[in-house]
Amino acid sequence: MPLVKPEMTARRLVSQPSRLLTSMAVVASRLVAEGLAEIGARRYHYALLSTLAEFGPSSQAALGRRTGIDRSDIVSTMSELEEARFIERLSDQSDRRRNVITITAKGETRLEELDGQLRQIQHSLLAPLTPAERQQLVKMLLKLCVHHAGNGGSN
Amino acid sequence: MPLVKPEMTARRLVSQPSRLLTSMAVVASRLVAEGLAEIGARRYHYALLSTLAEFGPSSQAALGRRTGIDRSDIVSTMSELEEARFIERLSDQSDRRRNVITITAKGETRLEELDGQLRQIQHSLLAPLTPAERQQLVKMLLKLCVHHAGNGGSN
DNA sequence: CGCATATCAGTAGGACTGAAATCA
DNA sequence: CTGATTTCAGTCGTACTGATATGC
Repeated sequence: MPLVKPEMTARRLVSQPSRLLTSMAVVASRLVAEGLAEIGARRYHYALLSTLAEFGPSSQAALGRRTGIDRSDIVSTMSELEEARFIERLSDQSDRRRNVITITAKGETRLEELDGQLRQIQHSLLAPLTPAERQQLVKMLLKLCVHHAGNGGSN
Repeated sequence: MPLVKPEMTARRLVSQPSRLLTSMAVVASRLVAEGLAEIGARRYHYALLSTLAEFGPSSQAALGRRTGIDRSDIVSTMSELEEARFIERLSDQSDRRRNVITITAKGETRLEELDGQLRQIQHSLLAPLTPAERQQLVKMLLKLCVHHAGNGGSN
């Protein structure tokens, strides 16, 4: 949904935190999607490469649990990343149901590149906020995430 | 996308404001969708009824501009609201391309009902924040909305 | 047996596009 | 003629579901 100027939005509507949150998420998603598309990437690429870089080789299922990406979408994204040689996908010798996914050196380089692009994106997303406000915002959003991830999202 | 516990998420990932924002938007959207579904409503119903209540009778195109809802989705939502007698849809005598949409008394009552439900939803969404933090959060999100709605989303 | 993993095909709902009909 | 409005049909990308094959 396109963002509407708050001045022309019904007051009841514009003051709903859920609406503010989803409106800004739309903006953020667009900035991220467009910014990454410029260099031929998608959100999932960053999520998966950064997870592989931090936690080391993993099965696809483990990556799904860590990132929240559906098992089914992991499959297709892995095929993309494999084709570009950003990851290697080998079948696990100790458990032959699994693939072991490993980030390659080329993948690490790619990750740096994505990092740079994302830094710029976050900057333009948060442009109107002071550094202190940005920290505040992140802190509160994290608090919300921790709370709502605590259980299966039951409250 | 399901929400993942921040503790188990790659650090690079979890600290991206865009990700925090979109993660929380998913939670918020789900709470809203489920909460409204309980009483047989959808987000668009609230957006359109509250806009009609505040600004008075409008054409469908005007409602679309005010709410950010696509012209095409306005059509189908209006049909739902009309069937439930929450709005009246008459063709405009002074400009016969247009429909004039008016909220009914029944629609006003419905709006109160939706308001009550949404109050509860916002409460459980923001549960872990103090009242001061909630205000802070809303203030910052509004600032972001104003900034990004200012132009066509060009930065 | 029950359970986990990877894969593929296909669904569901939401945002959006294109074109037609109508009219200012 | 240009441009706005309503409507319908259909597309697109994303999250997700179901089923299958394989192996623990």
